[in-house]
Amino acid sequence: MNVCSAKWSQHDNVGGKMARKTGSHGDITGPKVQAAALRLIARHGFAAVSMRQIAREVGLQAGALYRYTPDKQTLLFDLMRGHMDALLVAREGAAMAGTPLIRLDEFVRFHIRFHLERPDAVFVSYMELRNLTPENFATLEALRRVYEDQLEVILRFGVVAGVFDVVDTKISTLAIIAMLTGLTTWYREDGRLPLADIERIYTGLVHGAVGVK
Amino acid sequence: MNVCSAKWSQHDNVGGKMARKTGSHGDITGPKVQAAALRLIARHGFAAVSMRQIAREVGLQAGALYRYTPDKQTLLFDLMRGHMDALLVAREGAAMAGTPLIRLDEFVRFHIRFHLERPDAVFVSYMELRNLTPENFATLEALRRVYEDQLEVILRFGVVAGVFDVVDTKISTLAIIAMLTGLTTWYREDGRLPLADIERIYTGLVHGAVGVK
DNA sequence: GTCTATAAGGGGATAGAC
DNA sequence: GTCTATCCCCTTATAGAC
Repeated sequence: MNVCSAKWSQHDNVGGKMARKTGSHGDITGPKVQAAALRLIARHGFAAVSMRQIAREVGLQAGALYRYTPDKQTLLFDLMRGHMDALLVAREGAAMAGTPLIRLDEFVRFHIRFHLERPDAVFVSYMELRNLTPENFATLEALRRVYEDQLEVILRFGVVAGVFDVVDTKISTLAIIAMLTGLTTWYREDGRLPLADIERIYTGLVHGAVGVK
Repeated sequence: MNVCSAKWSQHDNVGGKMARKTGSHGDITGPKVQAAALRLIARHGFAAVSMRQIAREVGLQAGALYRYTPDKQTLLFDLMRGHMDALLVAREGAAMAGTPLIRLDEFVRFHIRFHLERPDAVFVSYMELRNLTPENFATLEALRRVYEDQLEVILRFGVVAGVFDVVDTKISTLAIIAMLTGLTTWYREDGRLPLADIERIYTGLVHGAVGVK
């Protein structure tokens, strides 16, 4: 499965219409628009952020944003899909070998680090699902499901290998992911414990939850 | 600590100005406004819902809403504080006696049931924190902290009694609450498993996470 | 690629009649 | 307690100059 997506959802930039011209800034302005939108939406919410605010943050007038997105809805969707794409691409490097316990620990560490490195994208991806059109929502749900299934496969592997004690792998998968993602709501870099300690504690909680023998 | 709050945050209804008059509907319209606002905000988000939409849902004109709230921000805050008040009031009936394991299981069952019975209030209370003024946010954080501390007390009790194996009671508290609350994002009444089974599974996950001996 | 200007409409909140 | 009417500002998105 190719998890990568086109730049626009409904408005593909075919041909060379946006090719670089002397004095153009499109190839740097585009990412700046996305970054500003992500930051503002994470802080204030999609509906509360106006195109004018995003434009001001980038140093543009509002009308110029429509060179970079066909509309506000697509801007949100592209941010969220970009996050899920990045998540699944990053998982492509995950070991498909090793014991269930090794693969479980790798998943836990991966999930924690990936999410803590992108607090704004995580926030937006969890909070703004209700602001998507039904089609866009379904697309993201499918991507999220692909990710969840990777953990469930590990749990089932551990169960058949006799090293995990899990009553329901689907529920345990959702419960573990919710537990790990919750870390993003309270973690602070200058908090009481270093990240390595927190990772160890969460790994231990997960070991207990799946009944590591 | 008295966890109950006044009807308004900043705009108390002192005296008898709103006493019942012939033909008045205030004592029934008020709750209807709150219910409509909660429902709409849960579905679309605070910023996306207009006072006109809320009024239409109740069968009023927009101006009439201002008999029931001084402004939109206070309406949101009152919904969220009402939820936390109800949570803490409901916990007043919780057993302060019993073994750590009994009290832990009672907390897990309570949390699951209370949250599943109020999906809209749970959603709003977790998603709209960023739309509160700093003062209102601080108030809610304090109430949430009181609730979390009840679980942490149980975990510490189990540790000193030698029946739980918890490395860090604060982190375990937050992790367990995140895990349990996550249930509200996927639970459906007509789902694969009856609630009693789901409760048993989550209770087992929590037992593992706290290292029940 | 970015600007200015504008269309067409919705927003929160208030005033004062009834 | 509810209505109508209104103030004033903000919204998304487009048109067309440069």
